[in-house]
Amino acid sequence: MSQKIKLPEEAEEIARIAKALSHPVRVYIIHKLSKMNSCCYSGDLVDELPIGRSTLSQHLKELKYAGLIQGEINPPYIKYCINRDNWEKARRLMDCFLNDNQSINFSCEDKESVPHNLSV
Amino acid sequence: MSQKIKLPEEAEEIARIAKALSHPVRVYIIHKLSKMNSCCYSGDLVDELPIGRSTLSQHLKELKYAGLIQGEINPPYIKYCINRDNWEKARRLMDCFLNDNQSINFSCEDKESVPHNLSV
DNA sequence: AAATCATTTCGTAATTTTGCGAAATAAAGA
DNA sequence: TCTTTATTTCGCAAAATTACGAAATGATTT
Repeated sequence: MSQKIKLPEEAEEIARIAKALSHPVRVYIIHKLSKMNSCCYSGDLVDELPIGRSTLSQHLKELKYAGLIQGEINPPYIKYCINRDNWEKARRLMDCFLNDNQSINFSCEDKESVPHNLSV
Repeated sequence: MSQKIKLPEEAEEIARIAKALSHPVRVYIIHKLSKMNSCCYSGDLVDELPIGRSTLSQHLKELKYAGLIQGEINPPYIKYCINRDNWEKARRLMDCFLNDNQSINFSCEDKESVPHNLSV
């Protein structure tokens, strides 16, 4: 008698990270910011990306919500950088999911989750 | 004079894979099927997952569309398995994106893309 | 105090996603 | 032939996503 399960927290976690990366603009931004010491302003991005300011702002908000980037207010600019800690955790979790093809429960030593819904 | 770019195909590719993995049910299914020699039937999944048959069917369809799984018709069952080739490619691309933090263009040797929109 | 600047928030619209139950399908067994 | 079985497709509804332009914000410069 198999039973309905609650989806494992790991699956929710991976899905959350994947969702943050499920739009090409967000992939592009994360790729750009994840390079060593790379930060940028919303204005830089809006100049090079084929989307409007408010749309970009929404994408940045989503990445902030997912905990992957953070904005440092520096009026009148906001300097966006990767959130190193969380991006590291997200990478580890995703890596674990992608490469752990034998075990039962995404068995990684380090399963620290990525805090989401952060402020700023 | 910075210019508007077209989003790189790599970003689209990563986003496509991430999108397929952006729902916990799909993450769960892929994790299950990616284990060595693991296949399963829609009925097995619907017994253990907290969603209805038609909803599961849609998730399977999406994973098929993304090229990550395939169904082998075996009446009255349909046996679902991972699409090894494409899953391998997807993993490689994602891995490349996650770990290549220095280069300019997701520079991996092997950039073969995952065919999507497959039949069955 | 008024204008400027980079950015966000708001309001809105179009589209996609997620979910369900009912009906359809297609093969097998009675 | 009529059921049964496993699964999908259809029709629908609710919610989320993506996008835009206009207005708001909040700090700086004139």
